[in-house]
Amino acid sequence: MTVPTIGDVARRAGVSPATVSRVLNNPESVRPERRLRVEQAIQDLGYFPFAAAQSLKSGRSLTIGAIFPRLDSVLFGSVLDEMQSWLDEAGYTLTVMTMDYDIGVEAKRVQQLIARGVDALILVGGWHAPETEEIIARHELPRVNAWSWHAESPHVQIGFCNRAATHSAASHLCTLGHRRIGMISRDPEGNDRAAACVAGVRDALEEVGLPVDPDLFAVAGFGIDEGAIAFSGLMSRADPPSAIVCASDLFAFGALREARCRGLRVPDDVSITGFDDSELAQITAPALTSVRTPRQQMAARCAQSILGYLTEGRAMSSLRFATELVVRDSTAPAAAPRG
Amino acid sequence: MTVPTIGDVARRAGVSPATVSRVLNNPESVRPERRLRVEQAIQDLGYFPFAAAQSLKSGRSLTIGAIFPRLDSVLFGSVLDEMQSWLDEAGYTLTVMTMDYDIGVEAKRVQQLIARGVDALILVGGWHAPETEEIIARHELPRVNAWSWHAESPHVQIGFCNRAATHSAASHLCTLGHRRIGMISRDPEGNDRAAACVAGVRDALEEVGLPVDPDLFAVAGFGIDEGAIAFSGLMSRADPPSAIVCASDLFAFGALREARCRGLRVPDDVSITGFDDSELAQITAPALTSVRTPRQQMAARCAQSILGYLTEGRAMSSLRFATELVVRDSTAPAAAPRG
DNA sequence: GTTAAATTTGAAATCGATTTCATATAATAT
DNA sequence: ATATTATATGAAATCGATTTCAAATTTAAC
Repeated sequence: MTVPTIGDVARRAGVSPATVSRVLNNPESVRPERRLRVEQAIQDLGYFPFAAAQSLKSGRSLTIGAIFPRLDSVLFGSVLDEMQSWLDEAGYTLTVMTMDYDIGVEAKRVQQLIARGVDALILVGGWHAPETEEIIARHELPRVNAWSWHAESPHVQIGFCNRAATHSAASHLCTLGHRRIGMISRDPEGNDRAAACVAGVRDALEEVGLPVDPDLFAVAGFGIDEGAIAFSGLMSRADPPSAIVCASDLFAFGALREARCRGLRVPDDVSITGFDDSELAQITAPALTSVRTPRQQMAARCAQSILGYLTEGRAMSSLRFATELVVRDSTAPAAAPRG
Repeated sequence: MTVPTIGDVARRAGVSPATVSRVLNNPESVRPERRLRVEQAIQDLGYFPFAAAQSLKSGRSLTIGAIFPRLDSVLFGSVLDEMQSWLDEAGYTLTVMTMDYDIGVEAKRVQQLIARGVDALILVGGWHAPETEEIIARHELPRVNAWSWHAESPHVQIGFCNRAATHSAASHLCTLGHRRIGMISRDPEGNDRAAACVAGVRDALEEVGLPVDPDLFAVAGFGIDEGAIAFSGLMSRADPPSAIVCASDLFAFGALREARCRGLRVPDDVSITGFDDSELAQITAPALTSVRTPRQQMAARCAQSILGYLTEGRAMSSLRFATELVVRDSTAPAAAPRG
């Protein structure tokens, strides 16, 4: 009932540990007859190598670290599944941590992951704490910034332009004749995606000469409930917006719920757009107009890029995906101004 | 630009590596003056210990392994976040893997996690491959089966009775006068939760003397689309059910979507119940009647139980949570039979 | 059949941190 | 001040796998 080591296998097969190691890592270098003996012993004992020892000796862990804001969102989950499946084939494993939109926590996570010997890092977004950059650089760890894309970034980034994404949603609303457009986004503090999302809406407003009213830009934390609260705040104003761009489908769901509570009809009384085009966007009533983001492709490319680098030494390169506004039933032309 | 080891710290502080190790693990055993010197050196170099080496020497990794069916579901994500936050405080870390409802894959994952030296395991459900049980036993690894509860299980289980859960949903429908009740569940093969869910519905039907028609028990894989397809199959029958119990909110969402496509009104034409009471259940139209499962509590207790064992040697014990049917607008009395 | 070249093999060093055990230092008692 | 006890410290062994290097074996060449 004890756990076998490579020495146990060696003893049972009547060879040295070195030979067992060779059978495991470079089978052709062992004469077939002995190789079979060793393989049999491995079978018999149910031996498999202890990763910590391998990692210590080789400096590699066959593990990739990923740090996501949270996991309780359909977004990140499907991305993880996709990454895992790619890494799997190459024998790599994903270790996932969360940072709850706090780049200070992220810095701590990065250290934990590096301490655990990950071979590469996947981070979300382009803004990270100085300590984070420092420690990654010092350990010369390959890393990808996912989920966003900035022209001037010095890092490998595989994502999309969040600014263009919300721009398309806001422009759509402008085209529909809306003149007071609100927004619900996350706190842009330390969150480049949120900042870009806000900028995108602002861009769209300025483009058509609409005033940018800071009061119409609400900030919410995370999830449906916070979205509902933010929506409530916006609609309780004396001059509520006729349309709201949400920087997350969850915010939009919360807005839809709150609208129903308040007896507001969507899209007749207020238009709402989401962000991410999660599967649920088709289910709500009305079905949600949302910006589709290339989550699966992003995940796949992140994994492939890192694997290409780790296994074949191929240089990693940035990649910019497009987003697409999927128009459904939660947006409609602005009601004709009264009088 | 090189990574400092404990030896580097020792050299800089003018002490032996043993002393540095003591400062890190048992500071009181080092005289204050030297301790300060060492701490300064650690600061200066930005040193932190390499987990693989620690793990190799100590046999512990401060890591807990969890294997979930998938991550692209709101269910598991929120559970992970909750577990993480508990483990964090004790310095433990969660390593998450997925097995896509395949207990063969699960066995492989268990080996990967054990190879990586996890100190404990969290599995979902009560049915696992023989190899899985064998390897866990051999490594004498503490483990919890989450998400289900069986009277006869020899293992620590922190979950709820899936059978009672769907029973409550089906009974609710019976009480509303439904006499042809269908079900959409996952494949019960190797999935005790699915099997229990099916059994729960069957129980409820038999209790009120309704026939159990195997044709009304549809099996779906995962997600909204598969739920929609299964619903479609059931409703295309010559004698479609007037109510459907879904073993997952996602299936129910798919059913809602498909119902809308087909011009079926919910709940007037067909009643639908979900499972898990995800946050989205309140958002759909109609809002979904669903069985609330104690995900947060389960997660918290799993983490606490394992930590109690690992850090204080407290025995782990099983825990059975209750579920609760949350009735909303997707269920209504059966239409009076014509004629 | 002997020698040279190529291939296999094992002994031992190594990775970085921890821990035992013996020694050195400090604190206490006389 | 000296003897005794308690405490602090470092040298060296250790964890399990990999890898270098030299020795042993096999194969090829003559």
